Amino acid sequence: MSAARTARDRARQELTIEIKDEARRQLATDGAHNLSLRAVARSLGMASSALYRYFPSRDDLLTALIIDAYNALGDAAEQADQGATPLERWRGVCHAVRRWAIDHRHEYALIYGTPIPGYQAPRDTVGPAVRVVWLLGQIAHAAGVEDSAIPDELRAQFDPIEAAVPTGATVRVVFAWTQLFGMVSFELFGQLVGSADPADAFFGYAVDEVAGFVGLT
Amino acid sequence: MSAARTARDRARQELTIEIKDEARRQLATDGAHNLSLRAVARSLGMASSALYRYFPSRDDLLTALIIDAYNALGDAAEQADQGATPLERWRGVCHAVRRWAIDHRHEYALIYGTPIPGYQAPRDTVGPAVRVVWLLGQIAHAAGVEDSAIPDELRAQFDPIEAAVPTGATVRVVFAWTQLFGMVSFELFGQLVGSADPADAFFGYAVDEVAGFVGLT
DNA sequence: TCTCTGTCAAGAGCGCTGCTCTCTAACTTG
DNA sequence: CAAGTTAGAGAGCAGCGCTCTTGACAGAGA
Repeated sequence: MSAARTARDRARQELTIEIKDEARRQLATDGAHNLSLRAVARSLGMASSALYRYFPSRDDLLTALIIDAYNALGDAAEQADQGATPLERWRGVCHAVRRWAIDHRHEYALIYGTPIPGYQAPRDTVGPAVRVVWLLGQIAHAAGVEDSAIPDELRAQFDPIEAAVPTGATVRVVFAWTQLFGMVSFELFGQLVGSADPADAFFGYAVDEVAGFVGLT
Repeated sequence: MSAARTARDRARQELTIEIKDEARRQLATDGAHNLSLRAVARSLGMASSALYRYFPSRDDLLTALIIDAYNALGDAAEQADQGATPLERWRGVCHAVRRWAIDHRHEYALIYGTPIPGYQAPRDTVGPAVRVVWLLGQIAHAAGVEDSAIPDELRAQFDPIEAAVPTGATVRVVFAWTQLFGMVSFELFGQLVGSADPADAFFGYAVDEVAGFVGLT
């Protein structure tokens, strides 16, 4: 059902996108904390109450933006998944994640910063949310790497995941995933100021070290 | 000047602490986002306007809480710095960081989550903020480890830091630092749900791997 | 001892927020 | 065309951070 049937449906679809676009614009300048439904409505020239026909609450609008952000990051990562060797693919994805985060810092903060209090991530977000780590897993899988020296308890915990989405080195991929986003978050949130900031060299080094740890060459 | 001179000074000092305590209590239940000066004042049985005599703005109160949180985490880390070998000390500190973060999730989110928009970390926060990584550096230094295979450009960037605070393996320590907090943040912010959560086994594994990477035995 | 000064808490109020409810006008469907 | 649905506007509620003014009080100097 891609084509809207009635004019009303089409208008609704377009306005929904317009609202998200304007909200994203405000997000980029003011941050999620200062995102105001009234300000969005004002920019769109409509009454604030009218927005509630499209998003039942501020949190629902934020959720929509969260899903979009996960998908935008996932798209960027997938597009960067190029290269002759698994190592090149891995590097491409990791650097694309950082690039996207720097270019969309408030959207990044929205999905990898403090979760909104009292807010439970709806089911819709988990699919888009795992795209990056899933991609890293695919690259590891293609490289034919294998987890080694994993404690029994941990191996048992990861067995079902490895069975569902075989990567060969799920534990190490998850490790790499936490390191990657830890590094990006620290850079964006200002923790590296005074040490590894600007972080280009440090990031490149860390990505290569972790890739080696996963077993890529 | 630990003893307050006049009764007025003493009352002021005590009230300042009471305000922070009550704010911390609300932080623990509602999160930083929902911390309200009016609610704090209400709980303390005073007018909201009176709070402004102690903290000129909501951000200033948050800044005070941030500094306290950094120091509480630093204290917890230092207290856990025990063990016969550098590896044991390292493990103790890393696990203490995680423990503290889990026990004070909202305070952790306050300092390692999304920075408050339009808010610049005042100078006062940088000292407390580096206590954990400084401690990790000290342990590495005591172990006599050395950075190896560091690209020239990166080494040059870290040279001044290494000169000021010698650790022997500053680059790898910073790497470990980003990995540690990336892992803790992912666990607390719900990113590991469905894979490494509960994260006890994964955390222990990752800490030991990184300790090995730094060169500790 | 009395007065004067600086400090303090309180109250009212401004402009903003998310959100709800009601009402009207327009559109869609049978 | 009539009935039913939906979109948008407006008023209003309770809450927020913050400011300004007002009246009470403690401590210092005459």
